[in-house]
Amino acid sequence: MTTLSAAERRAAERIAYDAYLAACPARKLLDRISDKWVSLVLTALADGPRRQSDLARFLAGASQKMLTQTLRALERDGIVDRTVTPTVPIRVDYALTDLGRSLLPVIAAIKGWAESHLAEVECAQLAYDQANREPDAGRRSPGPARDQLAAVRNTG
Amino acid sequence: MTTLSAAERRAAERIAYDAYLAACPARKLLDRISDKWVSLVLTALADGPRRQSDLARFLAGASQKMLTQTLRALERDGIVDRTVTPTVPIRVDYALTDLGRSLLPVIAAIKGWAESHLAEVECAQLAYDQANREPDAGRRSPGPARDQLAAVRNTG
DNA sequence: CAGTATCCCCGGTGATACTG
DNA sequence: CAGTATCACCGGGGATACTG
Repeated sequence: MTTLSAAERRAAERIAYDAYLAACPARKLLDRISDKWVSLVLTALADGPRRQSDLARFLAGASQKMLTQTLRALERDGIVDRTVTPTVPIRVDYALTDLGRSLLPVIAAIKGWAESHLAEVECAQLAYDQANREPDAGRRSPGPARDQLAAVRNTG
Repeated sequence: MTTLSAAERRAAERIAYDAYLAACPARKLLDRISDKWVSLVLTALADGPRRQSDLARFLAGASQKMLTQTLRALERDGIVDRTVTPTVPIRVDYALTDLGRSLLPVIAAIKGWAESHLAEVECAQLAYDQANREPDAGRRSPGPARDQLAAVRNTG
């Protein structure tokens, strides 16, 4: 049975590749900062420390669970610093560590590219969508119409 | 009924925040490049064009569906260029556009930070995990033990 | 106020089979 | 070879209620 089925080969390759990815530093970081709330927390803390309730107001879209979870992960990573003040109503402050601050330029780079090039991207999207707007107009399926995925077969 | 329940207020805030995020360029970009395969495709194409089958080999971990889906999204964004050669066995080549190439430095920045700082992160993680290794050793719940979530209450 | 545990839903992702 | 459609699974993420 040296002849593995194509499916088996593929599965093996997937596993190996997964392992490779798991070891890739850039990927780890990307996984980190791509978390929906991470970059937002980072920018929220860029100006200075904030307490949890403050962050919660600032990041109005985050559930408390997500907020805590994100902050916790960041704390574990040494990106943010968590300070508990056991007063009567407990008070917890979060601040960026040096490591966390060193990450800000990276965020800035991302932001920078986004602000200078995203217009082009959206332009390209429009053009693309137009080019694939069901050449034989008329019967536009009124239903869900996922994306124009069905319309992709190149018109040439 | 000016008095909205806290839940209602929160829901409203979430919606507003979602809208805000949806408009945020940096967020859009982040959503883009944080897609599991995007950065990998980008680096795979950094050296030059490749055909789909080539990419499929290179990105062994990606299912064909994901590969196509990713490439399609990238094409729509004007990041990659798709060239179909309708020979007998069809041939499709993908290449970075100028826009796509302009994104490489951003990826490089991420990679750079990761390679120079990730050691610190992992160090911090170790320290953190150690600090929260159930102070009262002994009864280490053998079960799932999600993370040490239960052990967080600051020890002192 | 800060954090945790529980439940549940939705969407992303993979596997498979089919078209051209 | 390249792409699409369908199905099924799993985990992330939100809502809620409870503790200290």
